[in-house]
Amino acid sequence: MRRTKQDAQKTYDAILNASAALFAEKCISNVSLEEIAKAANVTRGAIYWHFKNKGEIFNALHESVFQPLSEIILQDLHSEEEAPLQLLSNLCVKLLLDITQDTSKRQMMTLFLLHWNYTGDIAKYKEPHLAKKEESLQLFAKYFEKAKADGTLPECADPMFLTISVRCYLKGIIIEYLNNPESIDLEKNAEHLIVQFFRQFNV
Amino acid sequence: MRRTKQDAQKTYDAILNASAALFAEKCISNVSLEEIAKAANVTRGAIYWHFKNKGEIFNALHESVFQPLSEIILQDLHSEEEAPLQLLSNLCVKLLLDITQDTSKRQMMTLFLLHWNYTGDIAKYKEPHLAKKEESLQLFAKYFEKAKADGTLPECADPMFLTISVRCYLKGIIIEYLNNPESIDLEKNAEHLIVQFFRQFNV
DNA sequence: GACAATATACATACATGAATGTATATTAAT
DNA sequence: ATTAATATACATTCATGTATGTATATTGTC
Repeated sequence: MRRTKQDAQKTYDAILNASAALFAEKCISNVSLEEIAKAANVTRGAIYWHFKNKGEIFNALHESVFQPLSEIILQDLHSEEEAPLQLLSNLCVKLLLDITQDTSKRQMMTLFLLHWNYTGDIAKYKEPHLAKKEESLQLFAKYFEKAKADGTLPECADPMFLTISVRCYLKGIIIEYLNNPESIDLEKNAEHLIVQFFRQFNV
Repeated sequence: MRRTKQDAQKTYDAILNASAALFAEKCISNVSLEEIAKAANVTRGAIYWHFKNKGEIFNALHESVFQPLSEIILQDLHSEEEAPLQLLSNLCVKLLLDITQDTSKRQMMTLFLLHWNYTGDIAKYKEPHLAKKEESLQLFAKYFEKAKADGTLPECADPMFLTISVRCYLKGIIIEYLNNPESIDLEKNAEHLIVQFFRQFNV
């Protein structure tokens, strides 16, 4: 039953996709490799050929996610057209809307914001994953630094503090939505939620 | 080896405490009853005597937590002394500081905000627990309703919308802190974070 | 107030099932 | 022919739940 390389890639992707959906739904430790195999239409043998164990699947998923966001931010930061806080506000709204519209992104968010928990076999990924997070946090801060530099924010403003504040708010909204989609009509309210929040900066 | 009733109560409490710590640390499904038993200095026999299974322990923990908060809020709402938004702001700060200072409260927050996941045996608790949450959300909204009634907020303000906004922000801060305590010096910044946020309402 | 009778509060032992990892078999590309 | 890409079979571990054992509080009875 040996497949061609493209077929192998397909089963690799199928395993990742199935894992993402199941991990997001049930948390990593409640998903067995047998379940993943079934959902991906393969056997556990195939999984063990492509991945060392469940932890490695999890890690592969993580890597596939954290690149794209950083790229958007870096693009934004090079733009000289719009005010930085306006760009940040837009980015936040975009992130929220993305989650409502893109199943796969929603799954990833659910997995990495809600259902992760680094214990047992996957404990060793905690530090590298946290490091990646920290990196993207630093990028967020740049919006505020730019805003401060161009006088939009007062001298006393602390970019890192404001970054944390925005980040918490955004995270809180996303988590609330993921936990209980009906409680926020995010598609409708995303913009309002963000704009209202940015009022504290007089944007 | 039969113990007196008070002794039995002690082991009951010990099981709950041990469970809280372990659940908060490792997520429910990664904790075995054997582990809980060891941490509580009993055997699994004792656990099965007091609880039907792990899910019932989880549920007992939930019940022990959600009463106290509602009581604080209800007290606040009866107070006529201070402005409602000021009271709400104070409550938020208090909640944040509590978490930094009280280990047991921190554990509970970690469990119910971060490490819950209602799958498998504990799936059946999802709805009742969500209902309790909804209940407390309604209480939060009352602060804004009062503020609107006394003219602090403009006519167009939507209390439920603002409630959700505050709730998300608060949740986001707590989750960020629980995930990574060093990233926020919450003890120092709690008040500032909240006050800054409430500026959007001109408080 | 003494003394069974019984229910209580556990501990221990066992039976079962599920998940993991590995070893081996299979098949088809290259 | 060889090896890459799977499937299958098996061995082991671990957690759960239950059944059973046991000692001691507690309760009713005289």
